Amino acid sequence: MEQQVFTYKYPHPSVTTDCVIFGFDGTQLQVLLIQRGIEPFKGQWAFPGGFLRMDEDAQTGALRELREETGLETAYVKQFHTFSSPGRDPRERVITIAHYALVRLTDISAGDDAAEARWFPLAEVPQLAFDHDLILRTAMAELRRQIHFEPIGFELLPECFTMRELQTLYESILDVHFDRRNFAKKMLHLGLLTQEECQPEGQNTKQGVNYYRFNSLNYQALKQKGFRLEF
Amino acid sequence: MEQQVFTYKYPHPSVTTDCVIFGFDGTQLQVLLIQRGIEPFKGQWAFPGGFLRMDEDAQTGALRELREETGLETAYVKQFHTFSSPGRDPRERVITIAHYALVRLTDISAGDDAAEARWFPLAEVPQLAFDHDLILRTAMAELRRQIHFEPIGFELLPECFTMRELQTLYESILDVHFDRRNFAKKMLHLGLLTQEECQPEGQNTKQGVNYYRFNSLNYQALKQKGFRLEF
DNA sequence: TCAAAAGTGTTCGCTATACACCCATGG
DNA sequence: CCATGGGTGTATAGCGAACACTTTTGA
Repeated sequence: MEQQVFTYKYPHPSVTTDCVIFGFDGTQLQVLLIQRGIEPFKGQWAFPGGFLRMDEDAQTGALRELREETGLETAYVKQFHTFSSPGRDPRERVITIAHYALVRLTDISAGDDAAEARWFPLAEVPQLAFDHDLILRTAMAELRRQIHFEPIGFELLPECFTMRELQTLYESILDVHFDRRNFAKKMLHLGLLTQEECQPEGQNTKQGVNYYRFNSLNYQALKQKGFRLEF
Repeated sequence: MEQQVFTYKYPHPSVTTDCVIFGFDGTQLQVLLIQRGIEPFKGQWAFPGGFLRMDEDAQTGALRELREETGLETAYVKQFHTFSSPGRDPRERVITIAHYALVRLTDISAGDDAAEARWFPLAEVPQLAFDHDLILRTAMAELRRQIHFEPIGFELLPECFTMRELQTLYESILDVHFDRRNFAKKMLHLGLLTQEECQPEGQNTKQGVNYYRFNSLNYQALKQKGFRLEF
């Protein structure tokens, strides 16, 4: 392969996409981190990310990162902020278009491809490389905000879930506590849930507990009319 | 000046900042547009923008654009989305970090520096250059969303304003109609407004009408407690 | 004198909230 | 048998929405 170079009349920054991947294990919100194998910040944890290719947009790049780390072809991925502070990478000027992804932990094959990738509960995230601490804080803030406009919680749960799981998820994201009965009442009243007639078949299902799934048809209809999720 | 070039092992995109500048004339929301003097899209209107310098972050770049077009040194400027579609500029790969700015039309000196700059009421914005139509739609959506979390409306009004002006602004942004009495009641109840004791001195003030100003101390206190503006 | 706009208060209905009891499951 | 957790209903208070009349100003 020939040694190719690219020259410009003006300096151009590097552009990367980073992907904050959120999952939910039924109790806690988790993020997927990668341990860096090279300097700078060798050995520290960071979000998956990489250079944006010249023929893909940021969303596509973030999806590619997601696929490389989780094997998932599709997921909820949303751009939330671009970090452009001149000193954020000690090597050269790097601008990163940050996204967050919401994935179902149940959809991910048990063994991760990359040995250096690991899920961390949000409360146990160590100090991160680059400005990724700031990126995580910003991602959480955006997630909390987005949940008022879109029922994004369902992206993190299995197809079929209990009311308790849904409530725990909302409480994890928003860092608040809801009354169990009021939460269920409000949720059911919104009309976004379909109750399963029979218990779903799975190893961990409980008897006598209602299972629900997200009713995206009703959601589409409600979105047309313009609605807000008040929590 | 020597002819300098910048060489990279991999292709790098150009990075620009664009700035959607919103103003409010008391009746309608307006945006500042620039008529392009060169190809591509020569003669069409577009948002002010330009290349990000290597020593400034995106916010600083957007503020610089704002200053160059309006003379304002400070204003509310917020990054809202990065547009990275590969074909969005026909010349080369250009990624733009888009911001919106909220300015007080009363603070802007009458004569614009650039003859090719003009304010357009939102409803009269022509078809724009590049993907700026999409940028405008996205900016409006973000503005509508942001207004639920921050009292950004006040950035667009003069220091001193009437309840009617405030209501018209909210109605312009959200494209809804409020009952005059309920709006005033809710606004006053929030505690973000301070009523002016006496009529402010100005050419356009009306007698017998209450004037208010934004009480940012109360706002800071409320923000601590976490609150939401419900409209 | 009349039209237009601003100030003000009440009523009603909904919904958020607080709260208790019963039942099924599993140890 | 007991502990744990889930299912369900009710009472209250506060807020949002609908609504009318009076006053002032300016044409």
